[in-house]
Amino acid sequence: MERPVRVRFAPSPTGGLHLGGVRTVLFNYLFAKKHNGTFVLRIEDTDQTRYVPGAEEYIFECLNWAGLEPDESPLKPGAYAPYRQSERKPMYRQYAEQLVAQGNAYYAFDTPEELEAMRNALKSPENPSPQYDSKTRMQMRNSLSLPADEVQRLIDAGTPYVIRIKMPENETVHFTDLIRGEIAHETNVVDDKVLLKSDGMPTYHLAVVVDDYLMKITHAFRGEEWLPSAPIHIMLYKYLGWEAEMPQWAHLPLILKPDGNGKLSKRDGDRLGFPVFAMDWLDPKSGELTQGFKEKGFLPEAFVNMLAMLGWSSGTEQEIFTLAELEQAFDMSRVNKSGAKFDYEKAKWYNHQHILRADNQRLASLTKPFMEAAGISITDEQKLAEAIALTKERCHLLSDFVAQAGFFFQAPTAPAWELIKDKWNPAKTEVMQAWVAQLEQQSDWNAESMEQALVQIATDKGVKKGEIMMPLRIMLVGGKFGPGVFDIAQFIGIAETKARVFRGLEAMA
RNA sequence: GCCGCGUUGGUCAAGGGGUUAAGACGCCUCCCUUUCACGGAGGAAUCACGGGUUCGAUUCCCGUACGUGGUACCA
Repeated sequence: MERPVRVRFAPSPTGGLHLGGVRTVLFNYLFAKKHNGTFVLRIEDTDQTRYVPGAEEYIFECLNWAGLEPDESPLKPGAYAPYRQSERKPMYRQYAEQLVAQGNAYYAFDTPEELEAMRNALKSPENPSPQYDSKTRMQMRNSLSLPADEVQRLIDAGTPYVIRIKMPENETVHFTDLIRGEIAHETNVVDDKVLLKSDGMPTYHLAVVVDDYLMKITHAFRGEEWLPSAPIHIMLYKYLGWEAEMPQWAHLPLILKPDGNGKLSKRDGDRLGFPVFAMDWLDPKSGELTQGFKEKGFLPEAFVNMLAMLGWSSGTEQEIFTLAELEQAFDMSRVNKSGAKFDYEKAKWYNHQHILRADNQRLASLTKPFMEAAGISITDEQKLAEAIALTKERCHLLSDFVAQAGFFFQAPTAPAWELIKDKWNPAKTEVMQAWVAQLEQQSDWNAESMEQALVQIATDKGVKKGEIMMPLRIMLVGGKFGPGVFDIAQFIGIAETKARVFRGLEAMA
């Protein structure tokens, strides 16, 4: 293992980057950093029909936001360019042909209709999805079943064909997974997968193997959904004589939906009210917008922390990690084997924890767009940072600052008068008026002196402090929440305090 | 159907032959606070089931159940 560590992530630009995808990137990234290796990102765009314009750029934006930028990618090519499979198209065919020449693969001329017909003919309750495999391939039209001259004639005539791997019969493929240990598959239950499509593009199976080999990838981490096709990839390494350079595999557990069964999909997010994509994704084909964690008000470091803890744990009691700390602590063998249900409440808790730790100035610039989107204009970011310092402990999302700190900049739009109206009386009006009048007589008020003044006046007029606190809060804040009332009064200033109190008195009259 | 992988509280999880089976989120109670939150102190709640192996299994083995993934010229 003296080869330098090179790990790769290969997203397909078909739209959006969901939680599972980002977590795969994260684990690749962390592993690379931990071992002073290189994080390679290549684009898997062999499927022309599902390719979505803009999806590739979107992926890079997400990684940029999350701070997980690759060392080599289409944007930053390294020694093994190009990094897009569509641009590597000419490189794949020779390996497929080599396999045919060796007798490990073959040409297949079956049309989609013929394949469909075969599957329908063989379909039965016991075998709902018949395969193109050692049992059926001799009934199909391919270079194994057809005479050599016929094969040549078909090729010369330009008949479309694919190249399929010839899976051996009755062999057991073993390999070691970094997370799961020894894994075994029987080759006769794996079908003869297409390696090269009729348009000359490789399928994923050929492309991963060829690219990983050519790009000297040492570690290949991907989602658990790839486990069943691992034997195809292992056989390809064997056939091509690259076994010694085969990367070490790790199949990451799935992220499951919080309720019910199945893996998390973007539909669940819509249904349950939380994002599943890293950032907003506007599908140019459907025009559908899927909300992202960023726009929902997540801090990238919290997003990454939360994702890391979904399927991995350090073995210590530490749960809050910065990216740098994760790079140190990460260990692939501590990744869990079983799928984890996504818990949005816990995700928000992680964000809360990182908001508590984040710099107020930074939070201010990140929060400003949320304020302005809510119609609260922020002219002084410094002032916002101060408001954030006062309210951050009650915010889970950046968007929470709108409700929790908006009143520092704008009088509450719909104060909960009903909470105080029933218990209102003329004495309270007098106290408030006297207090405001006193505030106007001098200018050097602070929270403490304002409180003392109010308590004094209230006592003189026979009103208990407790009776006047909540009304004042409702007038200044609009509801039963927020920091100390007098801190708020000090923050918004005498003039604004007076205005809000008068407005309150009017409502009480 | 077949094949792969998995299964510790509601959720994330530590542990891994002898433990009072950590911790976190959420929930509940109390304290702090004349608001909300933060903070603090408590609480309820877990080893899927059945067989082995063993002096002893949550831990090892085998079944079963359940979950999940795959079974495409998609990745």
